[in-house]
Amino acid sequence: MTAPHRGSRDTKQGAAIEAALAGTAEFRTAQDLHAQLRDGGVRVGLTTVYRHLQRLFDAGDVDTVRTPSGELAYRRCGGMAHHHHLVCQHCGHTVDVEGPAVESWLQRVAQQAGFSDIVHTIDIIGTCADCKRG
Amino acid sequence: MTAPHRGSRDTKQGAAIEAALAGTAEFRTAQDLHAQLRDGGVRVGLTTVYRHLQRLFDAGDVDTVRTPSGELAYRRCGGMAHHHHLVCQHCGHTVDVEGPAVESWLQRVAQQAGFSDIVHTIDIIGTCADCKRG
DNA sequence: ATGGGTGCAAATAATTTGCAGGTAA
DNA sequence: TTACCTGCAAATTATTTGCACCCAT
Repeated sequence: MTAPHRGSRDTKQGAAIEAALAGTAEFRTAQDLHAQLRDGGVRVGLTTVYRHLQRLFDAGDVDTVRTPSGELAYRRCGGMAHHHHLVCQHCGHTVDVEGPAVESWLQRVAQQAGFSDIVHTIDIIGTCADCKRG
Repeated sequence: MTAPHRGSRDTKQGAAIEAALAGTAEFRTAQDLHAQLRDGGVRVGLTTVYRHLQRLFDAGDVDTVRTPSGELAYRRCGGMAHHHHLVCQHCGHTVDVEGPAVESWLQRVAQQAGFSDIVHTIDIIGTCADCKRG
């Protein structure tokens, strides 16, 4: 049944937040999710929404991107491997991209420079086809 | 002489901000630029830095991206050939790396997704050989 | 002189944290 | 009962705006 997560209790709030995320494939902001839950009759605090999203992110269950206006948006991560995002700076439309080639390049240059314990971020921003046209 | 921009006066502050941007090919945050200018002896307010960056962006003279921590970073458009940095999180040691392979990969995935006017940032952070030993 | 430029301080806004009290196990 | 969870309110941080004053033209 409701088997939410190892190491965390099973609360209405947590279940509601995970359900809300499970219900869509889109990126949602914390504020957005909070408003939706409230409107749906779930009594939950904004703080709790932030905390659950943070926990889900740490557990690798959700991805995040920055919206053009600077907010952090979350989306459930269908167990997909590590990947990056192409973000349209005009409409915020995002496309997932995987880059085995890039990952191995990163490992190679890091190794050549004598670096270890590498972490990296790649931000790719541009104009999507729709916005180019419009 | 100092021919700054159509429609704007020629002030020390404006010139200093444009000079600071012209001096690097990297993305810089407003806070960052402000601190650098202050340290360099330029008396300028944070507000003014933000206003000039905004104006330069509106004029199409600079690009912007969001840093992972959510701040807006600005970079002058059309600069020299760029490169990325490997940064040691312990001692701050930095190594420049160029990646023709990565650049072309970026172009390819962007094109496949129908994106244009691509800009990107790649941050690579790890532990350098010296710190690994120590 | 005069209107745009400047910058301090206050206003926004997203997100985080302190803390008192609730609740799952 | 005992932690962990919740959520209000206050704190933080990046950015914007109000407004009185200054300076390039």
